[in-house]
Amino acid sequence: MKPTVDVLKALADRNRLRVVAALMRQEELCACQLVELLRVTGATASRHMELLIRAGLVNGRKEGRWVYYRLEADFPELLFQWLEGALRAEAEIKDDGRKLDKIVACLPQELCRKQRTKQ
Amino acid sequence: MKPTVDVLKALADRNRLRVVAALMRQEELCACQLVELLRVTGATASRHMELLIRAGLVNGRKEGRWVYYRLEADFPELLFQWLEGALRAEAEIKDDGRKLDKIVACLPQELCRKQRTKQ
DNA sequence: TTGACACTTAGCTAATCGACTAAATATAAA
DNA sequence: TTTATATTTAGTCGATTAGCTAAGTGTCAA
Repeated sequence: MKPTVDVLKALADRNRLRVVAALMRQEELCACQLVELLRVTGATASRHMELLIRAGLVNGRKEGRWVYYRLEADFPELLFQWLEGALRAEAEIKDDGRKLDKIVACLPQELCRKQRTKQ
Repeated sequence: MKPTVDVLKALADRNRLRVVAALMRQEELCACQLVELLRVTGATASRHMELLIRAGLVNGRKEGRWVYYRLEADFPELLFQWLEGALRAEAEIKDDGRKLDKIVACLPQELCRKQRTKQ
């Protein structure tokens, strides 16, 4: 685990916190699903994910053209539990939960095509 | 409790994390003791403390010319426990522990005078 | 093997942040 | 009441950061 302050910096951003919340709910998500959730460019999402990975909180697994992210197996248990409680009270995270259900209902291929064709 | 991201932002700074670690060890510290610990100007320390207060993590009690800080009674328990473990591994925090013992051995009055006369 | 495409890297910009100094505020002591 | 002093506020500066666009990299499919 990286130094405490790096872990906290990685979490101290609205969008990265949304990603962590999504991965607490969903187990595994691919980059294009995160782009859809956050509504940022792929480049921006990629930079956020690299920060979470370097803090030791998330890992990314490349599979063909896609990259799949999940929380690290050794994500700190107590931090996880605190986040679970704290984020349950956040309206935006609850909205994301609903949004996420729709996103995972699409296969990544379709989702990426959807992003491509329109926005 | 303030939104989760504000709490995380408040903690995601080396010096503010040192302050929280000190208050986990010490219960109550006055502003001049924090200035001595962090080796920053009083103005800088004051701004850091305001951030921690606004995140709901710390409270400040004014007594005469001095201000005494302590962790909020409802500091999130799980977050506290995670910090306890994570910070135990940090060399700088351990150094601060020793430094803090010396600082609290002085009365605030003497400490402030000491800061004034030299550095 | 060429083209499409998912993601990353590089480079830019505007905003935020942590540090400082100087001035203001508030309290205690002379 | 004046002066000293502990802290806060205001203002400035350099560094960091989150976002973007554009270019680069690696993989799959035609």
